[in-house]
Amino acid sequence: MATQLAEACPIVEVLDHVAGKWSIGIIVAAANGPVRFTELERTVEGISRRMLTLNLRKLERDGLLVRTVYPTVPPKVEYTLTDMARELYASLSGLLGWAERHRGEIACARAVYDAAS
Amino acid sequence: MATQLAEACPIVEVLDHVAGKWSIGIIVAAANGPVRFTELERTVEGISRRMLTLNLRKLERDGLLVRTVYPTVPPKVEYTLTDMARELYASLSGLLGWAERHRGEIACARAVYDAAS
DNA sequence: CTGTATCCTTAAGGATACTG
DNA sequence: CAGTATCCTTAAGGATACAG
Repeated sequence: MATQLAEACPIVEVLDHVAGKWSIGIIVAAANGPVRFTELERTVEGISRRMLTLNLRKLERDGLLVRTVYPTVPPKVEYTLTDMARELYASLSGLLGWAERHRGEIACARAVYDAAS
Repeated sequence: MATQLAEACPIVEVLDHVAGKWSIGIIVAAANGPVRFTELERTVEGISRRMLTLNLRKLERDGLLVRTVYPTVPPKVEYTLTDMARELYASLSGLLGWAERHRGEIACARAVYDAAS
């Protein structure tokens, strides 16, 4: 195992990278095997090409995504989750499940709150 | 159980509210019982008074936090997680654990990536 | 103590056009 | 196909001052 540099990377910063709207979308989209750029562009609802690129680079830099370039014409690039990211996906699934189960309740709470104000 | 209005509240929006840096910090800070405003201001690292207020309101509106005002002098306000939020906290804990376990690995990955560029 | 109000700065992100 | 580059708009957030 490598040096780890644990102090260099506070948890909040890690979460900030990983828990963002776009990051979650990308990780979920890549959970079932390698995905291509255009595929992500279509799958991750509402993301722009720019944001997709930026987030892919960020995730790759953090060691969550591996970028594989096939030198064909036209070019083909695949993004694959690393083991670390797969483990993350398990945690994210919990979060997603919670959101799914409670979205109705949340919508109600909002309606009540807004009505009271 | 109420009407649920499920369609009114897409999962990505729910996640956006709940997975933010400040929201996570507040929920974690409130996990061990009711907390007061100033307590949160000190506990949630780096949050400003303004951001704290805004996020508390948002979480309250979503039905994750209950705000209790004690009409004393000086005033005392306590924020308590709802059952729904407690369940969320369980999921967040998984995420936090992951971040804790992999922060070193992530720092390494970044160092490698940055060295290669 | 628990906020609100205002102003201001920075960063996130969209739109569009262009490239290997 | 898979991006990059540029410009521009909006939203997030900090600083400060004030109030119930």
